[in-house]
Amino acid sequence: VGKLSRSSIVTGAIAQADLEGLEAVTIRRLAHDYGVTPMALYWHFKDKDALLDGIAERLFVDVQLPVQTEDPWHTQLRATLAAFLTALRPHPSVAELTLTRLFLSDAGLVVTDRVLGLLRSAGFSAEEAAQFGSYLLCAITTLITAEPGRAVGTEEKQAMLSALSAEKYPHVVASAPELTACANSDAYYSRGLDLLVQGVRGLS
Amino acid sequence: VGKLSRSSIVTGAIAQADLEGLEAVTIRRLAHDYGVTPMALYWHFKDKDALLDGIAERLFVDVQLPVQTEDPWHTQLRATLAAFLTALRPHPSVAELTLTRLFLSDAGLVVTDRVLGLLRSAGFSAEEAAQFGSYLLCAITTLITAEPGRAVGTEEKQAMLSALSAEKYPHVVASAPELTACANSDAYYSRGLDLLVQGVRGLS
DNA sequence: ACCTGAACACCGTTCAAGT
DNA sequence: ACCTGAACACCGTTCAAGT
Repeated sequence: VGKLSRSSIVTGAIAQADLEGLEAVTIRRLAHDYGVTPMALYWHFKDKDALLDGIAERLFVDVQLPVQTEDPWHTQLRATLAAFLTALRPHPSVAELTLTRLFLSDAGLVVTDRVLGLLRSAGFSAEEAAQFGSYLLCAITTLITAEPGRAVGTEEKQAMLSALSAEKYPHVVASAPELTACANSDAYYSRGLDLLVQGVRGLS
Repeated sequence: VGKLSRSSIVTGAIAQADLEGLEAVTIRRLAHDYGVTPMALYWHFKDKDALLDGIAERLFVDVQLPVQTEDPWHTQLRATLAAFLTALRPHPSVAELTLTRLFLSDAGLVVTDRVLGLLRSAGFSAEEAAQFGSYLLCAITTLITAEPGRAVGTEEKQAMLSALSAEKYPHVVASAPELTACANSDAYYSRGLDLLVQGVRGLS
């Protein structure tokens, strides 16, 4: 699996999570995959939380921020949020780690600062920018966590929802297929971005 | 701590989480608090995940859905989301459990069905309702998770953000106080609701 | 129906020690 | 600087057994 280093461990951890979920990411297992003793990882990371911080940092590093332009702020905001989304989409099971780690890495701060800047240029106060800025980024993460069909047991769940009483839950039953599998996830994400950007615009 | 039952265990678990966070909720610890063997809990819950499902269910049960009226759909939608928010706010550290459990309890289905119904009455298709419905509920949960200052180490973090380079992160530094502590959380939540409801309205 | 005892496999982490 | 060995405290969970 290659040499042991901060960065290779993070890569390995993300790969592990992609395959088997975040709860499968374990110091001991990672160490085993690298043919090394669990304690070896403690030289590279203070503790497991520091490793999780490292994963979140990597996600922020992967964000390809758009170049700043003369476009209206909401166009740039959408592009920025889309860039964040693009970085998260390949790794849905670690996406949630960013929720509480916006300020814990240089890369996270860069992304956050960009969003705050765009909101300020839209006329929002420092307080409003702070509230909406972090929230918008978190809401992007949630877009991934909440993608229909991403929760476990698709076939099982599908059957469950369809079997529900159509009298008690008429609309859930009516939308059962769309709730359990995302037919067009690009459209889902695109609309999600629209919702958020339209939402902020409506407040200014 | 009272008698042992499904419902009392859930109550105890929530209390534990409120005090020390979700990661402090442990089968063994709960059992110890009830003066009982860890395995006793396994009679009431199949496994720990079932206990977490029970916690999420309780949160949905606590939702006081508004009576349906002749008000426009977006007014009712806002009231419904606000009701969900109100149920979650007292228990921020377990709020995240609802994210993946909208369909796992009767109470969750009732709340979800209401939201879907309102979206259908607004003219959205079954597919759009499915996508936005679950997302809106999840976005409410995130509003809580992302409340400025809720992440750990307020004083420490405050200092950290203020000490950042104002050249690299001008807007983060400018908003440092508002990012680390929520001066007016009612206003924060109210604006968050506005953002989401305005967002959906913008899409119809 | 409801709980216990003993045991298992697995965690994260510390500390002293090796090279 | 980088890793190991042994140990500790803590998990969730199974299984057979008790009342």
